[in-house]
Parts: sequence; C-alpha cells; structure tokens
Amino acid sequence: MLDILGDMRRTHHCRQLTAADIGREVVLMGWVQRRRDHGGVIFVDLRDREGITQVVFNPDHSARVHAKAHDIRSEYVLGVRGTVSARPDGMVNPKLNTGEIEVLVHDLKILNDAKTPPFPVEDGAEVSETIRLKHRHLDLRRPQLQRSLMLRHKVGAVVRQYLNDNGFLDIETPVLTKSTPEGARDYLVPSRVNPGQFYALPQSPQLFKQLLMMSGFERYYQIVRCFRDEDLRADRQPEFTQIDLEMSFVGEEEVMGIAEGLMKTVFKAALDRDVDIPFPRMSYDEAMDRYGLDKPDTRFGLELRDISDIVKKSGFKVFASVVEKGGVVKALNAKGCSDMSRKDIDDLTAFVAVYRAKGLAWIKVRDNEWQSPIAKFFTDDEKAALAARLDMAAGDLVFFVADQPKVTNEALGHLRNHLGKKMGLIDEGRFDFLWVTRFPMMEYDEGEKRYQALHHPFTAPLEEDYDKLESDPLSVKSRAYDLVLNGSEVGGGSIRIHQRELQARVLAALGISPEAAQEKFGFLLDALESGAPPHGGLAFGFDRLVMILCGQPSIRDVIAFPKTQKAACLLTGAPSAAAPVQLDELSLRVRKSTEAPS
RNA sequence: GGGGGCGUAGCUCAGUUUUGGUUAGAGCGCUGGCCUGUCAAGCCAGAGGUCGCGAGUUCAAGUCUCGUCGUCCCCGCCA
Repeated sequence: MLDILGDMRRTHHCRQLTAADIGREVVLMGWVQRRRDHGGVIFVDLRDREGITQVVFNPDHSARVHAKAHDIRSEYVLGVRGTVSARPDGMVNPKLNTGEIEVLVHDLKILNDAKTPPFPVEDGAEVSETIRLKHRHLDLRRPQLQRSLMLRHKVGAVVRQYLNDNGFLDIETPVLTKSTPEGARDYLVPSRVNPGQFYALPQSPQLFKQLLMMSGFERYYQIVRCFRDEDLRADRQPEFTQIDLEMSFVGEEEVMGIAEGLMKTVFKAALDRDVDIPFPRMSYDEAMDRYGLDKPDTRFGLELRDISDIVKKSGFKVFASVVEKGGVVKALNAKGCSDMSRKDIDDLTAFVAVYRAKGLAWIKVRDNEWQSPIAKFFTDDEKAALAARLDMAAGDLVFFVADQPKVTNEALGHLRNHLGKKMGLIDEGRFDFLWVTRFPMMEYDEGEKRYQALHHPFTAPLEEDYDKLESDPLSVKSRAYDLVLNGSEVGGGSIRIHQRELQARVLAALGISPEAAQEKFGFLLDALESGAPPHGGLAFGFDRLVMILCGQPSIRDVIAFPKTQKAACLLTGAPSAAAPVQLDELSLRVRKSTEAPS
C-alpha cells in the first residue's frame, strides 16, 4: 500500500520560519485555518500545534498546484512543499509570528478532507460549552487549549524533574482499592469474581503513601488521578489530578520547604516568574478573623473587623442579641463606595443571603452624617468607637453581618472577595501564596451529631494539645497546612500520626469504635505498630494550579476531556447503561426504570 | 436535594414579558459565480428551521400554563 505521504516529510513547524529562512525549500503539514481564494492567487493559513504560516498558491508559479488548491476547505489536512519567500512590500502581517514570510507552494498533498466544522476553530469564537464538549477533538485544536495543555505538560515535567532531583521516588498506587466511608462519596467498581463486593476508586492515595513511608521509601511522589463522587463545580471534577508527595523523618518545615521550592520552580518554568520564598504563614484563627475564610485572597485589603464588643450593649437589638447568643458582629469598610445605589445594596444583601446571612446592615458615611437604617440605634460613644475601629471616612460604605461565627465569617468573607473584584482592588498580575496553619483537628457536625476531622483522621495533633483530645476536642489544633494561592486552595497536607496509640485515640475522639477502626483502617493500625517513621506530606491540586497558571476560569479549560455538571462526557456519551449480560456477570440488577433497552 | 440563568438556522443571537395573529429574522459560516496580494479579503446570488422535548389552554402558541430533558453558575455536598 502506498503511503499517502509519499516522499513528503515535514521539515519545519508552522511557527518556525523567519526572514532568515527566505529561499529555503520547506515542507509544512497542518490544518487549514482559513482559505482566501482571489480567483487568481489563493492564500491558506496553515495551522499546526505551534502556530500559523501563510502558504500561497499562485497560478503563475504552478498552474497544476493552483488548480488543486481550489478544493481546499477549512480543517483539511495538508502537506505542502514550497519556497520560503519574503512578503511583498507593505504586506507583512504584524499579527503573525511568521508574518514576514510566506511559503510559495509548488507541491500540494491533500492528506485528508474534513467536514465543515460545527464552529470556527479559533480563539475568541464564542461557542457554547455544550457544543465545544460534544466536538472536543475540534475544540482542542484551538490555540488556547493547545497552549493550556502544553503548559500542563510542561508543569508536570518540571514537577517530576524537581522531585526526582530531591530524592523522591515515583511509585504507583492502586486505582481499584478499598472504600473508606469517611469523607466524600466513593466511586464503586463491582467485582465480578467476588459477587456483591466492590472496589472503591481512590479519593487520594493517602493511606498508601503513608504505608510507603512505613515501608522505608522515605520520599514518594505521584502525579495521580483521584476520584470523588460529589457534585461538580467550575473547579471540581469527579476525576482530578493531584501532585501527591510524602516524606519521612521530617516536620512541617521540610515539607513546606519542598513545596515552596516546587512552586518556585514551576512558576519560573511556566511563566518565567520569580516567586519569593518562603511564603508567608497565617494561622487558621487569624485567617478567619481577618478574612472570614480559611483560604484568604491576600492580594487586597478590605479586611473584616470584629465589632461585637462595641455593639453588644447597643440599642440595636439585632446586634445585641446575636452577641448575647454567642454570635459575632463583623464589618468591612468598602472605601469610597458611598455612592452605591439602593439596588446595588439589595443585590449584595441577596449575595450574602446565599451564605445564610439573614441581613446586611450598612452605613454610608457622608460629610457630616451617617446615612443608614441602623445609625439611629447607636450612642455617640458607640459611633465614635465604630468610626475609629473601622477607619470610617466620608465616602465610605460599611457593611455589617451579625450571626453565628460560621455564618458571619462565610458571608462577609465571600462578600469581601466579591467586592474586591467589583471594586477593582485585585491586581490580576499578582500571585500571592499563603500558608494557612494550625487548623482545628475537628469540628462538630450538627447533622450527624458527632465530631468530624477537618482535614483527615490521620493528621497529627499539636503535641501540646494531646491532653485535650478527650476533654476539649474542639480546641485541639492540628499539624495541617494548606497552601493558598490568590484565594484558591491549591495544596494541603499535614504531619501524620505515626504512633498507633495516638491514632487510636484520635479515631476514638472522632467517634469511631475500635471495632470499626480495625475493620476500616486495620491495615494502617497494624503497620503503625511495625516501626512507622515520623512522616508527613502534601498534595497539590494539579488542575487548579494549571488553571491559575493559564489564567482560565474553570478547570475544564485545562483538562483535555472534562465532564459536565451531571458528570457526563458529551464526546463519548459516558456514562451509559450496561448490557444485561454484563450486569449478570457482576451479579447486579438495576431498578426497572433505569434499565438499558435490550 | 435546593436556588438562578440559558435552550430559536451549522455557530452566535434578536423575536418570547408589557401585546398569542398571515410567510420566524440578522451576522458569521456554508454552496455557486466573479475576482492575482489577502490575512475578519471583497462583490453578486443561493440554500439552510421538529423555535430542546411532551402535554395543556386557545379559533390560533416560538410567545401563555404544567411537566420533562440538557447545559452553565451557586448553596448543600466536596474528611
């Protein structure tokens, strides 16, 4: 069979040729971005993954090739042989890297034709995501996605290089593994040879990497797929990728140091930017106090201020009674926003209502007075104290939320981010890293009436808090740390528990009985008795990190084949019904209403 | 599980409320013709519609009602 390429082999890619190549004979291969047929001369913008070069078919140069070029349409696959030529005077295209030259074609191979694409394959074309995902193979031809996925590759490559250089071993862990009913919902895989039994896909390789430390590998990493069967978001996919690492004989400093070096390396390689290390650190309590969230965006101020002490005895009963009941009143001062309309404020009230805030009080600071529905409730002393605490000046607009700490912080924390964007306070060119440390070990789950690990149950408590594990579990701080970048959690980890007795105490504090602990984590508890070294580690959200590096608003934009909000793949049609034969083999039966048509 | 937005030509949208009414429009793309320097090529002509789907109200539904499906954003959820 004759190879369609014949003797034609690519010599250059479509971003490579410059004025220095004028006169050379070259072969380019790629897709037709656009064809401009002037009846006489025909121009084709030829695109490959690197860029675009204009190729020219001139009847005076080769009538045969020119005639053939009439059949060319968008997205046809071409091989062209021709001579690199200077563009005529005044015809240079400054918008193209290769705009100084063009290739005058004397040999054309149409390697494949193509149907008219359902949407233009180019950046800036506003096409619905549904259509794009249905034809993802075409969507992926767009330069933006090509750049993003190439950057993703580059980041992965430098991560591996950096970790290899620092003594980490890339070790694979199972994908078909054991369900750990703590935490997120598992994806389950039925076992054919064990009827009625299921594997779970890993939510992370957490326990395996700890076991590898116990096995003596000392430094482990993996760029690894993780699975969580929870509802999707712009930054959450059911399968996602982590840069997962673990180290033995270390404390927080060593793990954070490796992570900082890794980020520095990545930012240099990906964006040619120098980031300052070490990164600043902030305790969880301070983050909540100043920003209301455990992942503060530190690129702008607009910090929250607790004013509970000032208003607890005020005539404004809403504030006073919230403080009375153990809640907090916090405020943020939107400097210079006093011209905000009533509708704007109503919209913001609706915005915080999403986070369960029952209202949003406000004060507009005018030259000589406060314009506010609540100002009349405060004494002159209280007003003076508020003005001082909140740095109120003419032109300011101050917002207040009064509720239980969780609600107040969450509402104002998100309002802060919202206003930060709206008021243009964020320098988009900035990358602010922040370590958030000293997380609480656990929180109380009102719904399930029990304590839950904030991080995960294998996180070590601070040594000084050991004795409070039973008596005052909510006050116990952990040796966990999250890495926050521009208000987004990009990584998290901890020093782990490496002593069986302590692990048993923590599991007990979480309300897990010794029997249940043995059943779920027995293999870990056993391993902890066999000489487990002190160890700790960290995992980065690879997709999120690449998303930020690419300046994209969704991780779907940095994943080749992402899923929709209903966890469907529009390209392949997954998920789909299973054939009755398959279900039989797996000893499964599906409810009638959802059965596959047979 | 809940709240909100969107669904009309291949694509992006207008038309949908105020006011249900004959033949549903535009731009881009596509097809054909003309055209030898364009790069958002130009000029002329043309084709292209299950108004997401299903019921209902009505003399009459893209438009009103109910349901349903898909998609996006958010809350819950995501140790």
